[in-house]
Formats: sequence, structure tokens, C-alpha cells
Amino acid sequence: MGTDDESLGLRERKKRETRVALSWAAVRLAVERGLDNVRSEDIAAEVGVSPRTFNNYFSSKAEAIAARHLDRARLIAAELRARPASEPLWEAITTAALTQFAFGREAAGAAPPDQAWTAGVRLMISEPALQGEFLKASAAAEDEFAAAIAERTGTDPERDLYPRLVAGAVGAALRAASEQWLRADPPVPIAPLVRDALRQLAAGLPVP
Amino acid sequence: MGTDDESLGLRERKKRETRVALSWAAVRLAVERGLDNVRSEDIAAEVGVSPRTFNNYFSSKAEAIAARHLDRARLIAAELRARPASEPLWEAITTAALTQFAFGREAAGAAPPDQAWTAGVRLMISEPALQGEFLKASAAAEDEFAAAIAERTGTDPERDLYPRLVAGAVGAALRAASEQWLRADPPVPIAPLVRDALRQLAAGLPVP
DNA sequence: ACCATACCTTGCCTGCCGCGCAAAATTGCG
DNA sequence: CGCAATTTTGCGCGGCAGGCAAGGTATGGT
Repeated sequence: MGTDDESLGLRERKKRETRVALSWAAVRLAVERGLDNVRSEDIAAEVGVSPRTFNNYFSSKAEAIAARHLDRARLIAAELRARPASEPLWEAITTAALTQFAFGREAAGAAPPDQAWTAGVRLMISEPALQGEFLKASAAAEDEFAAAIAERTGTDPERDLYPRLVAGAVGAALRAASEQWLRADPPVPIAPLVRDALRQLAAGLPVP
Repeated sequence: MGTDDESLGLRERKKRETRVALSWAAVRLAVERGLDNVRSEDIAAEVGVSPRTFNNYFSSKAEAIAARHLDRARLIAAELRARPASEPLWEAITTAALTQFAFGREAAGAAPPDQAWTAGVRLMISEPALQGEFLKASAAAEDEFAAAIAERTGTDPERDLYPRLVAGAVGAALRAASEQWLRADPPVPIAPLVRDALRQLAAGLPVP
């Protein structure tokens, strides 16, 4: 894949690290202080780079935060490409999606990174100033997802409606499942929600 | 409906007018000059209000532009509510959607407002600084759409996955159809694209 | 018809942001 | 080891978002 981190030169590796560090710092600070008690300067300081450098990596606070979501969502597309071509499309999509929604699976208390991640997603969904970037990141990931689907189905993302349509619908389904999960008051596992949403999609969304 | 413009007092009427005027001005100026050759001040001047007032209506240039899309997308939900309850869900959805995609239907040359509108959508999709707000507006409209679907299907948007899932999927389908339409080099009518996308959705998105 | 009230508009001001530019530091490579 | 390419940084500017308080205008009760 074109975005591995191996043997791409130490320079490129450093850049990726800085980018990820900035992005995590942005999420963490925004979660604990509230979004507008964090200045871009604070994020830069947290990682130990100059304020100007922060803007070399991200053009806004919001973009920095959403970058975490973007990276995660991209992985679904990568996962889909990794599924055997023989597997039926919807099965492959479901399996690929589930790899990125394996929260709270481990032992009793959810793993700490999950905790932080959940809070991050909550923030992106609830803060108006972040919703746009969040959806934009989702859309960007859907583009890669569409390309993967096109490969698998022998269609062309440029000319055919199909791959973009499926990618968009799957994205919507995953967002709906996530929101449902975040809203559930007695917490529920997320996997069944994701499975259910995709199953309904593949079944033509019949009235229940 | 709760948002009619009749007998809501002159005050409210004026506000709506100003809001729409600002929004149109924002779109028009951004289309003809390019987004970042337009300052929020210019938009205010165009409508004849103070720069400060502009920010009372919209919290950013981008939001002002996307407001046009938002209003239009809201109408689909309203249209859905207007369909008879006896009509099958997907038929009602398709009909409702098509009322807002009746472009280039009239005589030879497309109506001038359509022309302007198309350019506006193109801008929102292509300009990175607008994509986020565009999607955010779509999501807001989908909320109303979900409420309408919930009413019609006897589900609850708070507790059930279904209405949000359908609203999201339909939104994605309409976006995919629109983009396909914008991309088509020998221009094609949009209605068949919308119809096709929704038909595929209701059919469970089978591999073509 | 009038007045009191609530609401909208406006100007002023402050802090922050995004980015262009050029100098300085760092890194990779021959 | 030293050169060239790339990244980081400092500086500065234009612009933006929004708090606050003053002035003006519709509204609804009497």
C-alpha cells in the first residue's frame, strides 16, 4: 500500500509522527478543557513545535482533531482491500467495518485509548465547530472506500454511480450506528449495531 | 407547518428576508469572484447591513453559503410529510426528493436561478473551505428527514436506528446522484440519476 | 392611540487565526 | 565531510468571530 510507514525514509517517518502527535494532542486538550479553551498555540506547545509549524500540518484546530477520525476511517478501506476477492461484497464490507469498531472488547474496563477515542468522537459530533470537519473527513475516507469497492466490483468510480453510492451509504450506516451507540444509556456493545445497520442496508431498508 | 412566512409578524418576515438575501449574496459573490476574494464585509455591504449584523445571522462565510443548500434540503423533508400516509415509503421518498431536483425541466435554456444554483453547489463541493459546512447542512436536513420518516413508519428517532439510517442513506444517495450529475460531461437530466440511486438503495445495493 | 417592552441593529474592541515570506536549522546523500 | 533539499521557525498582515453596550424599531396590552 502506498502509505506504509516502513522504509520511507526517516524524514517522512518523523513527519508522520509529528502529525499524529499534534492530532492526538488536539483531541486530548479539547476533550479535557473544552474546545475553545484550547488555542492552536497550546497544541503546538504540547508537542514541542512552534505555533507556525502547527499550521504547516493542519490548517485549523478542527482539522487537526478530525484527522484522528480520518486516519481511523481510512483503515476500513484498507481492510476491505485486504479481504479475499472471492468473499461476497457485503460480507467483506461488514468484516472490514467491524475491525475498526472493536471497542470495549477486551477485559472489564475498556482500554484507555478507547476511552479517549470515544470522548473524541463525542466531541466531534456535539461541537458545531467540529461537525463539519468530521463529516469532511468521513467523506474523504469514503472516497478511498469507493475506490476499493470499484476494484472489487469491476466498476469505475469516475463513470459509475455504484461505488460512490455504496461508499456513501455505508458511511451513513456506520455514522448512524455510532451515534446510536453513543446515545445508548445502558451502554451496549457496538458490533451488533454495526452489523444490524449494514444488514438492513443490504436488505433494502425495508420498513420494520 | 411551523416555518411558514405568513402572519408571523413583520419583524420575523424581515429577518427571514435578510437571512436569505445575505445567503444569496454570499453565493453569488463567491461564485463570480472566487471564495477568498470575498470578505464577509462585502457580503454585508451587498445586502446593505452592517458587517456586525452579518455575524448575527451567520457565524461564517461558509455557513452563509451553505444556508442556501440547507433551506433547499429541508424542503425535501417537508415534501415527504406532505405525501399521503398511504403511499409506500420508498415511493414517497422518491417523489419528495424529485421535487427538489427539477432542474432544467422548463423550456430550452435552463432557468437562470437554476444556473446560479448549480454553480453554487459546484463551489460548495469543490472548495475545501465549504465542503464541511455543506455536509453539515446536509446532516441537519437529514435530521428533519429522519423525523418525517419516523412519523410515517411509527418509529422513534431517539430510540430506533431505522429512521436515522434511512435518512442518512437517502442523503448519501442524493449526494452521489448530484455529484454524478455535475460530473457528466455531455450533460444528462438529473431525475433519472436520482431515481436510479434510490431504486438501488431500496433494492439493497446489489452488485451490478 | 399610546406607551412600555422586547428585540434587532450597529459600532467598537479584543483576541485569535491562517498564511505568505524569508532566514535558519536539520537531515539525507554522494 | 560537505552540499542540496526540505523542514522548522519568526515575523507580520489582513481578516474573522463574537462580547458588550447604546440606539432605534416593531409589538402587544390597555
